[in-house]
Amino acid sequence: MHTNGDHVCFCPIKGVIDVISKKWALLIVNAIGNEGPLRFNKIMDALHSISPKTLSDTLKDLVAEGLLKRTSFAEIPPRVEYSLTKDGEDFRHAIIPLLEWAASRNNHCGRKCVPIYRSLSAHRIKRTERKF
Amino acid sequence: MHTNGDHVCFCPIKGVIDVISKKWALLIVNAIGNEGPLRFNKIMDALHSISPKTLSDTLKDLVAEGLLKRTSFAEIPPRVEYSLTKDGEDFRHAIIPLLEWAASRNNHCGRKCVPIYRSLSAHRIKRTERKF
DNA sequence: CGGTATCCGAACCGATACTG
DNA sequence: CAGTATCGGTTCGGATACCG
Repeated sequence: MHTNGDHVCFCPIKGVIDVISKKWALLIVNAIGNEGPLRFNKIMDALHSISPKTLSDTLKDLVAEGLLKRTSFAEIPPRVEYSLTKDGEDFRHAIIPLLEWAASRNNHCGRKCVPIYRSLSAHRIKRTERKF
Repeated sequence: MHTNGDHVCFCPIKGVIDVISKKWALLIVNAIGNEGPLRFNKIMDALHSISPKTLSDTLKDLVAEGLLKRTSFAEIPPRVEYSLTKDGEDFRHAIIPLLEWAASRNNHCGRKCVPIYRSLSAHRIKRTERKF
């Protein structure tokens, strides 16, 4: 086992599992990928029903992983934006086939789109990113 | 699949997150994808340090999701094999870019493969499946 | 061989209230 | 606006022992 400060890591695939296994991580990356830099409360809206604590926790993880960048502007009222890093962009493109696959299983196990989700960009993907 | 203008809905993404968020699911699918049908104890070896309970739980989930097929042979001693279904094969190919991405981050956060893991096929991708 | 049964601690995640 | 503090419920996953 490889240790690095307070991190304990096995190998990269374990790292990626830690990232993607978070309930909201893929949705956040996808939402920012679709819409560009987003503010905290915009992400709250985009994800629909995530709590501020959980969003805060997940954003910190994603920033720590180097997938998101947090930019705060010295304004009143304060403004903070989250955007994808280069690594985050790469990651986002790496998960697109997985999202496509998920979409193609629409009818599996009764998992269908419900209208409230259909309107949320976090649950969709820009057609310009698709190969078909 | 539900479409809406230039987006496609990814409500099923919730389903896929349930699958991939399991700690060992990607490794199991990858191992069987690399090696073909595997028996219970072979998967135990391939994953190195998973407990029988956790493996059993995860296999059941993957079978229920339609990604794996469980085949038991009426022999003494008993023999059971787990193989990828068509859906499982599709899934496996859908995650390859993600695994490639993970592998390319080798040096991020000090996450490197250590020899014991490097020798486990669950942590590798068959070169014939790779595009380069 | 291919699992279960049991127990347990840790991690995850939501609700709510509050703050610089 | 962009979070933090607190609490508590649920799920996850590991250790170990045992079973058909």
